[in-house]
Amino acid sequence: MSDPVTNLRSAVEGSAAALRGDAHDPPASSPTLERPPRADFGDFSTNAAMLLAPVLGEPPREIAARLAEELGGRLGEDVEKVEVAGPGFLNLFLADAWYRRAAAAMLTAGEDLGRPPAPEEPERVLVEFVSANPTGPLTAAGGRHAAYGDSVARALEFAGHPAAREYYVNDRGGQIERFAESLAARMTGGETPEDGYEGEYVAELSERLQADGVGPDDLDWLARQGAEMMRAHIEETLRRYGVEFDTWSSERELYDSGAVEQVLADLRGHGHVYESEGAVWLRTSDLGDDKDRVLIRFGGEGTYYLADIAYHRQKLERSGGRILDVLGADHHGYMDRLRAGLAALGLEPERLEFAIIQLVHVVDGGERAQMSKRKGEFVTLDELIDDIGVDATRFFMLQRSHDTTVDLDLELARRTSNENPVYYVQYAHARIASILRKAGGDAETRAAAADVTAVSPPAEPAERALIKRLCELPDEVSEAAARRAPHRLCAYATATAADFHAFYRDCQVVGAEGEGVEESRLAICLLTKRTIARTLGLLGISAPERM
RNA sequence: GCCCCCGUAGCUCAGCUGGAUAGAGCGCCGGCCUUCUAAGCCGGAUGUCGGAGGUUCGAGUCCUCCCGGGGGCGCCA
Repeated sequence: MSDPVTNLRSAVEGSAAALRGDAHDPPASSPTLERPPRADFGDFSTNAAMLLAPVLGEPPREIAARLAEELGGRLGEDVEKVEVAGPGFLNLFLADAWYRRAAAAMLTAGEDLGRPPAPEEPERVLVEFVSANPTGPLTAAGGRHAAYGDSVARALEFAGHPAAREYYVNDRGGQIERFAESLAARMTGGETPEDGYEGEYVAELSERLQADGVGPDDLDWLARQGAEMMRAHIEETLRRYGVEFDTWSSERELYDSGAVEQVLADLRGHGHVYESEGAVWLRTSDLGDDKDRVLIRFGGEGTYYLADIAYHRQKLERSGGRILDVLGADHHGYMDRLRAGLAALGLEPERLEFAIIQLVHVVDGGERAQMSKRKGEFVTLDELIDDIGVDATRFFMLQRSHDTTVDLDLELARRTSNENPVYYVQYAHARIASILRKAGGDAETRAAAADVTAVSPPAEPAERALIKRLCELPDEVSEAAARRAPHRLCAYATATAADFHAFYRDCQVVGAEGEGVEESRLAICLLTKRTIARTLGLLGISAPERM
């Protein structure tokens, strides 16, 4: 059965095309099919007539009147009336028949419920995120990056765009050396070096390393082993958090494989490289950056930037599509120079996309916790998970747009944990599970097989509102994926839960009166349960059967 | 000085790439459990959308400037 929302949309587009005729070009954008701001504006509204107005050179409301007639004819018994409103909107008032068919169509979707239509051109996206240095445990900020990148990848995959998750490990360079020196200092009882790392985890790690026979004398070996142990710990934290990476890329390997050397040679070949003050520079100021950048430091050591160009070239090759870098706000200055680096190689910088994640402030009892990885003062992701759980942590991190700062008040999250927005959504899911249990062991089977079109009494407003909400999931998934905006799914989950709670209030399910009503409502419950589980799943949040 | 993000209800934030009388959660006030989970529901109060111009049929949304908050501007990553 075809999807009723898609049918509606094509009816609107078809009517608009018919009215326009062949003599005019189509409007710049396709008409909206949206939820009107008020219930008495109908079930759906469209701006199609307003878009046609400049094309046809006629007043919007006149076009709307003709469009209403055309559309009414096309929709037949699905529509009760089409009204012209405001500056030229068309408000569609749909019949129960449309709602019942919409529910029936969703029932046949099974596990594909909410999946948007397959994209015409699937886009491979390699998402690199977290990539925190292996010099300490993940902090709360890492938790935001992890939740965001993972959820974007989940949305992309569900929308039909193959996504890969990648973590880039900076396992060499100055910070790793400071890290190794700090570990060695712990072992020998010496002073922590300037810009070194402190904190309990440094002591614990140095003990574990010594137990494994790694001593303070061979700093290079210590650096490798220390970084690897830390990396493994980060991986474990992420797994606990529900995030699994497809690939772990190593900066050190880029050197070992000769990829860094090769990229330097190629940059030289493209003629953007020069030497000055004993260092080797890339003339990025010719390519959109505000100043030139060092590739090889005074002393012969390659910079992080040089390896990063090699890394991004490799990612472009491996991705075969787009690459998405999820970076912290403090790295935003990195965008121009990275694009410039790729342009210097003759690659396409527009295949590189950035998501800049704003900061997370962990607040404890009104006071901001200091966050310094080097001093070992921070709230770790592990502590956060221990405190408020994976589900609440992910929801808190995801519910806000990535370009706004998150203030996470631990005390509040602990103290009022059952007022947490995530529980509101999970509760709706658990409530439905409870209804299905109450309806008997075969309730899900009955619901899935129900003929929801064979119902005689008219649908309750709450039923219609809920079904309409469920119909929106494919659009929400598409938007969340296309705009890299998983926070929309949090809002959608909350709205769906609210619509369900209203349905629950108004509509008795088990033992409902009327021909086919109980079966039909069981089916709506099942659809809502699947919708909530799917939405939470895209956020990496569990959907409990009981609470 | 330059670059990025933010400024919307008492608080924390949405606002579907320009649409109708700007929303949600928390908090506040008042109601609802002998009926499928009250972690729920219903009703109520609160807004110069930071400010000033501009673009057009229409601006919280786009452009310019200003104010305020945060972050960055390294031969660290």
